[in-house]
Amino acid sequence: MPELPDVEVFKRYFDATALHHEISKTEVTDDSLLGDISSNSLARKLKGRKFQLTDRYGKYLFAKVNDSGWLILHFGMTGFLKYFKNDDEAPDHIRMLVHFTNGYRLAYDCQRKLGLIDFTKDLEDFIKQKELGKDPFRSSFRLEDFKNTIRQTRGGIKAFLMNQKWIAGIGNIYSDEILFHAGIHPEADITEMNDETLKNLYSSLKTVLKTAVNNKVNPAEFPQNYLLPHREDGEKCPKCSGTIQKKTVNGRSSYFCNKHQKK
DNA sequence: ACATTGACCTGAGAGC
DNA sequence: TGCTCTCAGGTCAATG
Repeated sequence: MPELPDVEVFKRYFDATALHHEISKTEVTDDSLLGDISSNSLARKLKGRKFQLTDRYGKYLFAKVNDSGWLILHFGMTGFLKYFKNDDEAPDHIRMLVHFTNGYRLAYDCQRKLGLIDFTKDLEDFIKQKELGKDPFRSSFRLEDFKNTIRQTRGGIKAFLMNQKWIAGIGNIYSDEILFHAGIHPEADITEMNDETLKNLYSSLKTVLKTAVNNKVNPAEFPQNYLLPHREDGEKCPKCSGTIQKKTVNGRSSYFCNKHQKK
């Protein structure tokens, strides 16, 4: 689930719930998710402090702890946040639990343990170290840069969109959605794309991600002509008279319309 | 430089 | 109801 739009929604959830409360205790219930910090050390950095604000870059969420640094969360394939008070509201696979003095807790749930819990003094350093490309929601993500970056590479367009070192935040679901709206086949060769195609792709990319966030990443609320609610082999294309097909592209299950998405 | 495969983990959901 | 099997939206390393 957690691609850029999902993490953006998590960020807003975090902002609406877990900011500005004093932290009383932090439990990491699975050390295997920790990056370059021990659970004890992390707990010490949070105790008695507050989350002041959050930031997001690609699929990473950051929460600033006053006089301490940034808590880093990556959600892998199954991660999410839950702010709750009563035990019966606790999610099933909690890997980290932050307790607040107000009686509430913030759970980081990650069933498949493919996420990351980490801590850094400097966000920019972390982003550099992870070699993340531009985030599509930042103003620095411009058409000219997008074209320049794509001209530096070869291969299939879906692989390009999903590679975090080129663009940060796009995963399997939203690469399919973006290509669906741009009318481009996921196996299309980058080097064959002209300026107009790239401009169109850039525009679809931004629109799709924004639309997903605006609709709280809930497919049921997506516009009628979106792929996500029809993401099944053999479904009718919501844009044209074509049929949705499933095929493994770039090692991932990909869905596309066999009619209006061209190689 | 790029594509492909498998590994990392676990359990929801499908199919029988 | 219960069992087995397949599959999953991410990332990384090894191999071709």
